[in-house]
Amino acid sequence: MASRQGRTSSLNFTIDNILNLRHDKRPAEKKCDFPKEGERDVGTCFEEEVWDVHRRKDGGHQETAAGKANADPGTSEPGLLPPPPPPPSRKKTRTIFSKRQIFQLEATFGVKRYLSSSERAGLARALQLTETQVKIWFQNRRNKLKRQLSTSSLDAAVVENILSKGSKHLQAGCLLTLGFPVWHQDPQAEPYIYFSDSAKYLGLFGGHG
Amino acid sequence: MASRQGRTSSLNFTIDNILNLRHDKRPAEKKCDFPKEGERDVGTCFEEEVWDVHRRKDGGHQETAAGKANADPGTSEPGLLPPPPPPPSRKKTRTIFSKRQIFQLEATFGVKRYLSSSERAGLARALQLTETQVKIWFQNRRNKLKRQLSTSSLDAAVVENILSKGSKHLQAGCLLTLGFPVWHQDPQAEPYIYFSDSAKYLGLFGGHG
DNA sequence: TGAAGTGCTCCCCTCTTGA
DNA sequence: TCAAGAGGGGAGCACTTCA
Repeated sequence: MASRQGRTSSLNFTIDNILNLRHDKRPAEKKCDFPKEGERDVGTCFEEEVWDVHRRKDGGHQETAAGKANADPGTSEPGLLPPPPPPPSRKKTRTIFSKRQIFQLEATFGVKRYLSSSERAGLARALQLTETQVKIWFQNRRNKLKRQLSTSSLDAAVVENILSKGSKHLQAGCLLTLGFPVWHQDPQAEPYIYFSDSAKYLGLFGGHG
Repeated sequence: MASRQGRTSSLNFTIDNILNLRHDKRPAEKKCDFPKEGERDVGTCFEEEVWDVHRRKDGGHQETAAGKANADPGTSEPGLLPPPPPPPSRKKTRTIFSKRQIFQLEATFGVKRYLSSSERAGLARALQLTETQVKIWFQNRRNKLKRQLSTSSLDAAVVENILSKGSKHLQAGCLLTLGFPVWHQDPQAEPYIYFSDSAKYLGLFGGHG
């Protein structure tokens, strides 16, 4: 059981890739290959391996398939309360994430385009969102970025790189875990703060501190 | 499109469309988490990332959802022919892999418990098996190992480690890609040979050469 | 605008089947 | 004995919906 999916995949090879690259990188899976071309071939890229042994299994997560994401559309901070029995008026309420949440999500996204399950869990806890919400947010954010990039005239390879955020290199070192809580109310929450390009949210927090 | 479906209507990004790549990239999930407990927590394990751009798409692979794996149970080398219209006598023939195939599969398994898509593709090509066959083989092999370990009295943590093969550490360095073909007939095949514990198959090939 | 819904693919796991 | 089938997850992607 341990691991769940390991999606490792990669791409590779010649034209194939170019022609079909699909990345599937699944998150967890490590994948040696880069999203792009088939630079390295199989058997050559074993730099790192990462299994993604998922293992979330039945853990005590708050999200479940059903009542996923439902963090109280409050104006400021959602979360905290598990989905109450869905009232009759099921109108598909649109959750509005707080600026703090968006900031951290954006900041994280600035460094990583995909989260491992543990990262997702930590971020969700830190932001008091369900893991599903974090997952969906990243999904939608990836789509948004891709859409934006599609309107640009960037080289396909560059786009690929941006979308994958250059794989491990940048990510390994830029994501910091501070030793103190920042913008958190919950002492149990993981202090998340990363360098990112989502500067537009930076101004929202005490300007210059 | 990802796959081919017909969704493509809107944007379409990069090459994807053109090529149709399907993205499913999972980024590699990499998951930092290990199968086991929550050893490392979020925000701490950002060692590497690997994307696995899949890309198998509908391309010219031999395996398809339906007639997956069907590599001709011939005694020696299967593959090469796409699943012909299933003859009436569908009796579920049990493919018997050749010793050479088993040897390389075992050798690879000795180093890695999971393969990235590129590794899988390369190994499949080298062994002239479909990627699905390689995938299933690893799946069954993992199960077998787990079964064997379950009958042992090893510590759970140790078992976990064995099952995951210690993640990247060992794997990164032990898997070798030789510069010359070994036990291959097909010059195009990838030369695969790894150090492994599957010594029982070693004697099958020219004893000592 | 963007969180969430829908539908589809893929991989993994567990258990089972049958040559 | 073991490749492969079948059922059940989880995750990703494209695309859509509607507060």
